[in-house]
Amino acid sequence: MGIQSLLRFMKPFIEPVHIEKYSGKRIGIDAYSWLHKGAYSCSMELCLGSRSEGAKRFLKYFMHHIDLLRHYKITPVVVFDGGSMPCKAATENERHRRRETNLESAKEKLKQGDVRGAVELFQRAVRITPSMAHQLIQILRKENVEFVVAPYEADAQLAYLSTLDADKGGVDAVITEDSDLIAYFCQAVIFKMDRYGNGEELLLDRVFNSVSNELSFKNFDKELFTGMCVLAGCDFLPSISGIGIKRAYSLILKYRNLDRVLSALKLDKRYQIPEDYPESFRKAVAVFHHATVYDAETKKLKHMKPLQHKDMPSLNGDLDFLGPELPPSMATAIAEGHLNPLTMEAFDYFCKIPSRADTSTVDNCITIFPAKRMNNEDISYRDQGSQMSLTQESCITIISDQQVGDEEITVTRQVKVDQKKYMKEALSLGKLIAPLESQQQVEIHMERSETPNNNPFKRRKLGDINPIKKSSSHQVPVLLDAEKSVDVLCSSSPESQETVESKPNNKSKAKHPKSTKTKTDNKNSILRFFQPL
DNA sequence: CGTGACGCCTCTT
DNA sequence: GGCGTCACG
Repeated sequence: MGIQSLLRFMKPFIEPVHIEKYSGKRIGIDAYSWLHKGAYSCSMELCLGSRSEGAKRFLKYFMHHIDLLRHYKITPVVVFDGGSMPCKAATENERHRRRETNLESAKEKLKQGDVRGAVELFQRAVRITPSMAHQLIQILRKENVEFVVAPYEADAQLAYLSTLDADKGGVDAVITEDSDLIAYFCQAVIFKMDRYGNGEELLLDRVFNSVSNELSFKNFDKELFTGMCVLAGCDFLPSISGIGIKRAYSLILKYRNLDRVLSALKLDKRYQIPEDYPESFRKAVAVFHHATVYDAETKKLKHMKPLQHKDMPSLNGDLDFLGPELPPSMATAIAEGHLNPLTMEAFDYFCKIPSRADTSTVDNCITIFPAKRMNNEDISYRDQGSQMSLTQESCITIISDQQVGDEEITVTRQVKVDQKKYMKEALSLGKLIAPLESQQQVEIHMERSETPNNNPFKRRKLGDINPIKKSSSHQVPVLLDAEKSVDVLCSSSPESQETVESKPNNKSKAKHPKSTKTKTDNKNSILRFFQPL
C-alpha cells in the first residue's frame, strides 16, 4: 500500500530518468519489488512448491536487472525485508487471507483442468517467501553483489543507506515501487524502472525547492511532511475516514504543526477520530523518523535517528513499536542472510522442509543446523565461510572455502552424529555461535573454485547458479577450522561418531579419495551464545 | 471536488 | 505494491 495516493500526488515533481545518470554510483534496491514482479513469471510453480527450472525464473528476472545496473557501472546494493512490524500485522493478515483463498480456488481450477484460470489465480496467490529471498541471496553472494537483510522494514534500511556516504556503504538513490521510501525521507528514489533502465525519479530537493501549480512544500520540514503521509494513510495506521492525501496536505499547510492538526481534527464534527488515533499517529510518525535499521559498520542495530525519551514521554521508554531490539550477533546473522528474520531459524540450505534451527554463525563461523535431506541429493551450493547441516541420515555436512596460497578450494566432508542427541543438545544451548579459532589439522579433498564471472551481459544458465565447481581435485592437508566446532558439539553427545569421510562434490560422480582426520588440541574453543534480551 | 471501494496489472515469447 | 474507474457525499 505504501502511502495512499502519494505517488500520484507527487507527480508534478517526478521526472523521467535513465539509470545511466547514476553511472559510477551506488544504488539501493528494494528486493521485494523485483522479487514480486519476477514471481509472476512462475507463480504456479512457486505456489505448488515446484523446484523445477521454471520455478527459478524469478531469479533470472532479478539478475537481469542487476546485470543492467552493472552494465552502466552502477553498484547495486540489494536490501531485503526482515521481520514484520507489530503494527503492520493487521494489513498483513488481510493480505494473507486473500492469498489463501486465491490459492484454494487456483488448486480447484487446476483439478478441473482449467490451467489458464488456475494460473490467473496463482498469480494473485504468490507471495515472496524467506526461502525465495535466500535463494537469491546465494546467487548474490556468488556474484559478489552487495546485499543486506533489514532487521525490519527494507524501506527504512534503504532510506538509512541513502543518508550514508558511499565509502560507508551508502547509496545515491533507491530503486523501488513503494512510496514509503518518500515518507522515510529518502532523497532520491527511482520508481517503475523497466528492463532497459528507464524509470521515474523523485528527488526530495526538487520537492522542497520548487513550486508546481498550487502545490508547494517550501515551508514544509521533515516532521510536517511525514505527518502529511501518515494522515493520508500508511501501512502502520489507516487514515481517518474521509481524509486522503489532499486533505492531509491542506491540514498541514493550514496549521503547520502536527499537534494543532490533531486537535483541529478532533473538533471537526465531520470526522470520527478513534480514541487512540493521536497516540498511534505519533508512533507512526516516529517509525518513519526513528525506525530500527542495521548499521554494517558497527554490526549493530540502531535507530535511523536517535530517539530521546523526552520525544515521546507517553511511551515510558518502550520503543518496541520501532521494531524490538536484537542482540548484535543475531542482528548480524540476519543482515548477512544466515538467519530467517521471521522465524529466527537458520536457513535450510537445501531449500527443503523448514527445519528447526539450532545454531548459526556468521563470517568465519560455521553454521550448524538440522536439515532434512530429501531424495539423497547432493549438496549444490557454495558459500563464503563455512556451513554445516545435519542431514536426515544423521550426518553433518561441512562445506567450507579455504584459501591455500593463491588458490581457493572447496572442502566437503561428512561427519556422522546422533541426530536426536544433537538436537537436544543444540536446543538446550539455544542459538549459539562458534567462532573458528581452533587449529585442527585434517586431510580433506579439495577442489579449485572458478572465479566468479561478473560480466553484466553474459548469459548465465540458471541450473548453474550454485554448484560447487568441479575441476581437478587432489589431496592436500589443510587446516580445517570448522572441525573444532564440530567436535565441540559432537563430543557432548556420547553416541556421536567422529567418522570423517570425504564426499563427492555437487553432482559430479567423480571418485574422490577418502580423507583422514588428525586430531589436535582445541584450546581456543569459544562458544558465544545469543544474549537473552 | 476528494475519498474509497473495486477490479486489473506487474512476467514471458 | 500501483493504477484507473466510478459512485458517493
